[in-house]
Order: sequence, then C-alpha cells, then structure tokens
Amino acid sequence: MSENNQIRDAFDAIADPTRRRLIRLLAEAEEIPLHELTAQFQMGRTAVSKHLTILKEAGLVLDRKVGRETRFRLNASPLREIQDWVAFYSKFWSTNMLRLNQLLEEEE
Amino acid sequence: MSENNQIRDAFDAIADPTRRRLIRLLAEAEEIPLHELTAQFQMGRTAVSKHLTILKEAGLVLDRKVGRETRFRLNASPLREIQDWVAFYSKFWSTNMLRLNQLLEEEE
DNA sequence: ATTATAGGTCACCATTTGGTGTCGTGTCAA
DNA sequence: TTGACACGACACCAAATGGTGACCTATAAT
Repeated sequence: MSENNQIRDAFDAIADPTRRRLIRLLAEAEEIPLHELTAQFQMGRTAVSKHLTILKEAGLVLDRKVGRETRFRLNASPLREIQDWVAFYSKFWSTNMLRLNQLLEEEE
Repeated sequence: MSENNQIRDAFDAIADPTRRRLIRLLAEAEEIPLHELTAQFQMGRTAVSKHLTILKEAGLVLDRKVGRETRFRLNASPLREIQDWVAFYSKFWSTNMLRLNQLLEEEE
C-alpha cells in the first residue's frame, strides 16, 4: 500500500510556479480535465500536459480517463516530505537567530 | 528592515539536492568557509560556489570575507514561505482524503 | 456519417542548469 | 620574498527544462 512510485523528487516538482498553480487549482476541485486546466494558463495544452506529467512522476497528481477527457486530481501526501524537511529548520528563524545574524553582521 | 532582496525563488533554491545538503551543513555550524564546504562534495569549488550564489540570491545564505576565505552562514527565514505554502495542503493528506482517493480509484 | 472536441505523442527549439578548467588577485606562511 | 592557498570571474560544454506546432486517434455531438 502507498506504493513508492516516485520517479521524481517532490522538491523538484514544486519548484516551478506553473506547477504550484496547478496544485492549487486541483486543491480547489475534485477532478479537472486537461482542457479545463489549460484554459487557466496562457501556454498551450502540450506544455500543461508536460507539467502534469512531472507532477504525476512525483506522485502529486493522479489521473483517470473519462470519455474523451483525462481528469486530474491532487494527491498531496508527497508534500509531507517537504513539510518534514522544512520543519527541521523552523528553529533557525526564531528571533534569537535573527539577532545573532545581526550581531555577526555588525562585527566587521 | 529584513530587506526583500530575493532575486530568486526559495522554491527554486531548495529544488537541488546539493543545495539542500549545503543548507544542512550550514545549519550544523556557525560559519563555514567555501573550501571547507567544497571538501564535503565530489564536485569542484566553482560548482559549489555557484550553488551558494543561488542560495544567496534566494536570501538563504549570507557571506562575509575573513582574511582570504569567504565564510558562509545560514539564513533560514526565507524557508518560512515554503512552510506556509505546504501547510495549506496539509489538510489534503489526512486519512479521509486518502480514503476518498481510493474510492475514486475503485469506481471505474 | 460527418464534424468538432480532447488529448497523447513526436520533432523541434531557445534558454537554463550544473558542471568543468583556467587565469588573475589577494592573503597567509616560511 | 617567495610560494602556497582561497577565491572570484570567465569561457566553455552537455544535458535538462519549458515551451511550440503538427499529426494521429478516440470520443461526443449534429
């Protein structure tokens, strides 16, 4: 269960702003077909399809064919890795750390 | 204060595994000069320096010159944006959402 | 039956990315 | 003062990235 099909890094997948917008759009609806997603962007269908492929490779998106359309939906769970990663560094942006940086700055 | 010098996206900066390792190394010490960082990788000094430049452009790293060496240190605060972004989606990987996905899967 | 829609696939392209080696300069050590 | 070290800057390169348009097939609508 919960197969590890992740060809691609989640960090890599969310690096592109277009793909983050796709994730956002898919979060706001159950399922969205490609042509409807494409309508939200200025680029062509092929480009959007490529971005969705990358999201699929990272396990962030699932798709199913319904009639002649391919509907996409979000699978957010790979984002857990991102959250775990960033949580580790949350202790480094406390006010104490900011003050330390300021002190080192003024030292020279 | 806390100037917004971010030429580059933090999402972009953390996409590369080498840069994430740099962030980790810098989190474990106060300051590390370039040559010492370079020793941790298999690539050359120029490549590591380029990665650090990218981290600097994202505001994730600060540097100061001391003698003939350039010492780098972590400035984690831009990671806050990442945390805020990913926190929004945490509600989508609850067990309920996973079950819903399974149901949609079995539907066809 | 014909036409329009949806989308996969492919070839193609410009730009960016991630690495290399070299050269020049400032700094520390002998 | 001579040499070794640390580094920035630059030219260069292969591969990945992010986009395009054209073609083909499957499905839906008329």
